[in-house]
Amino acid sequence: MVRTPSCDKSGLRKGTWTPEEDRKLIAYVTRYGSWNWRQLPKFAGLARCGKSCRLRWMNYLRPNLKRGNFTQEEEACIIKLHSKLGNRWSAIAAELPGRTDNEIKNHWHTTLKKRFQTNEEESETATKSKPKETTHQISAESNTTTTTTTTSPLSPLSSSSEFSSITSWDQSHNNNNKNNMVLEDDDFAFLDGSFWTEPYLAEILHEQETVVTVPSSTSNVFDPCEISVANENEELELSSNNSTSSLFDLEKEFGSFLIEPTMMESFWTQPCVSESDDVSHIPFMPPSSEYFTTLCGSDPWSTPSTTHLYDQHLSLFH
DNA sequence: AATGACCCCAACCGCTATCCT
DNA sequence: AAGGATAGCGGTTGGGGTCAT
Repeated sequence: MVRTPSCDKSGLRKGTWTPEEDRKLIAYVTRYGSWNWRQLPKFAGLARCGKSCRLRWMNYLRPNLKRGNFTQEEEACIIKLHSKLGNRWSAIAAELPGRTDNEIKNHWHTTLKKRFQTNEEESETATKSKPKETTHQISAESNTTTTTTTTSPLSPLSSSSEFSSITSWDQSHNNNNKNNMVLEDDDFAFLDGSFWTEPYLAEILHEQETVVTVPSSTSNVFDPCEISVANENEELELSSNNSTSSLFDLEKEFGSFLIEPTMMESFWTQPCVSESDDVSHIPFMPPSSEYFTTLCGSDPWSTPSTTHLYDQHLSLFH
């Protein structure tokens, strides 16, 4: 299931993502957001095209993604939405928080579509053999076909008791009570949960801190044997005029974002410094509220909804 | 145990929509 | 208004995993 890594003509990597690449992408996007997917790989130190980075982030790395099997409820929802929307996977995915369009599309083509077709075939057979008006539907609760006999040509979806789970889902959806499907405060749990303690990011944070402690020591230069580079011959176009050798190595490994200030306010939107900015004076530790105020004119952490995030993020550095 | 067919899904490709200058 | 850049979408591919023979 894993594609063999290769390079295209321009030297950009293709194929399966390595843990190192994931680390770089996670570290960059969580700190600076997806401000420009095309430019992002350069800053993040990735030898990938922006499109590939976007896809990897959207379909695999971004927080709050559900992994694992689809629930019966989700399957029922997909079936219903597909009957209404067709192959508009992104629209369907929008109704299923935590699921990506790609994931839904794959699941449809590999599982649900077959089930659907099988049911239709059985439906046709049953229609031929029975004079009564009969409809067949996919049961959301099992991989079985359910037959309902009706005297009315009303929509089988709405009339079928087999779709009670859909109905309940709709109701809860409309009432903003989607249980684990609703985006609430807990959706930021990745900040202090497994997301931030993933080995990838945890290592990055640790390494960053190490370099900061004794920036001029050669012992703090990353060992290339320890950390693989996506493309060792790659010439990153990074401004490094003020970097010490160790900082430059760090920058080369992970991109210039590591010597730029941490700024979670820009989580999903904007970068906080441009490529040409001299950021050598900026501290490695998360800056204070005063620093944010100076930099952006306001303190993004002053609101109740974000202060706890800042505290949690700070704790990662200590 | 070997092998081939099929399954699953991450990733790619090409196209369109939208944004920006 | 035009044209380029970028984001997003949906179809398709490729290869490891699984299962049947």
